[in-house]
Amino acid sequence: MLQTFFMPENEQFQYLKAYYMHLLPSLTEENWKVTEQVLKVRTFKKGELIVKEGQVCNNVSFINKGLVKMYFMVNGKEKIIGFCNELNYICDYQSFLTRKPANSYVQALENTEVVETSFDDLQMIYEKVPEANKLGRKIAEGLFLEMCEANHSQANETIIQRYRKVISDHPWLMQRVPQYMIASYLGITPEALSRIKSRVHNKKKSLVVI
Amino acid sequence: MLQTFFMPENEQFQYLKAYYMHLLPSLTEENWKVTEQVLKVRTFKKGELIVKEGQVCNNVSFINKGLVKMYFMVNGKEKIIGFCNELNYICDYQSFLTRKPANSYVQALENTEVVETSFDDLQMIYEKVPEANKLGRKIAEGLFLEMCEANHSQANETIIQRYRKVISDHPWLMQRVPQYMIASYLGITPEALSRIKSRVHNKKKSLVVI
DNA sequence: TAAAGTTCTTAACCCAAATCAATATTTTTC
DNA sequence: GAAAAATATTGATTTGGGTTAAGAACTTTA
Repeated sequence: MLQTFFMPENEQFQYLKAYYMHLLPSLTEENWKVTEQVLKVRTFKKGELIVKEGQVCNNVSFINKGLVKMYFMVNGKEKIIGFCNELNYICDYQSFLTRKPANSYVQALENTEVVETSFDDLQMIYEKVPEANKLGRKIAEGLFLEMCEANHSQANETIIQRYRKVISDHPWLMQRVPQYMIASYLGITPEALSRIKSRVHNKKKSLVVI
Repeated sequence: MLQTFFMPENEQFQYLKAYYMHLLPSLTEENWKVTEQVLKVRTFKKGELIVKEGQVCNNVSFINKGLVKMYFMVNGKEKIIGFCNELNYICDYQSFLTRKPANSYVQALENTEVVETSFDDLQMIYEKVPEANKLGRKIAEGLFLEMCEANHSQANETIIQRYRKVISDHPWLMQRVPQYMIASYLGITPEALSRIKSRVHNKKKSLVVI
């Protein structure tokens, strides 16, 4: 009964609402209603681009279902900077926040359903719903912390350590994306990752033998 | 006359106030007064540690005068992650936001004067002054954008490009810190930076000759 | 200004990953 | 289920930065 009361009108918004409530338990039903007004559901087929270099990124998109990759084009090659699956936000925040053309791409790796909020609507919410600023602050702080982690890992860990972390932190990644994309994400060539894997694997075998 | 009206009581807070007003033009005198209550001026001698690994970072410190380096200790060597001079914030935000022990150090490279706000005071301000959340959001967003830039540069530019960027973006750095620290910041050894410099230099010379 | 302490440069050698290239394996498509 | 496409592996060669070591050029201090 209680749960029904908290369910958003549109069932497709339930995950996003739960996410907001988690970050901001004081969020009122009334304020949620204001927010709900501006949400849009959108779907992307596998392979479709959600963010494109050169275009201003106008939405933050919360993934209900699916998987995307974020990448830059560097000398004609794609350099993957991250993957994003269910219950996470897709956005080129650099473009979104600065209102400048994106220099990244986001592409659906699977058919993907998202809940969008546009930049203008978000600013409207910040004005109408003061506590949204607190939510916005917490989301920005969270993004910053994530970026710190990534940076630290990139700079101070060996590639083997980072490879192990990837497969232990996101075991689903290995099932859902080809290895050469993980190589790109780690910042090495597919050949190098293949060699590292065989090194790691052989070391494990010899440990068992000894 | 107008300017006098806007001057904070304590002249040592003027830069910080200007910074706040820049990010949040709607900041009222009244709300500034609340903020001013909790500010503390503090000085560090060259060489002193402002943030120490293992201790929770309890303050954000706005630099009035001076220069600091931020670094990690990695296998007994320091890995510099950034420099910070006048009109910027010093903080291990990871530690500050998560309330966990810092894994970074911040050390004064020159005698340094800062204006501090403690974590608890900041939370108090967020409660008492709702618009502070907007300021906090903007600061967090700004930090995130900076981190994006750094990350992108680290991942997608050659060391020569990054070296050139450092000297063109922060020419004062070369005057104020020794080259081996810049090497550490770029993520290479002092020897490698020395070689790169001579490479860059020789290329320039030969261009002139041709 | 001499001596000591820092910082910077150069050289020789080493190693991990990039590149280039060929082949093997898996997945998709018809 | 065969052919085509995509992905993964392995080998040979190159390359850029690490390491070690020595000496040169600056700074500081007395």
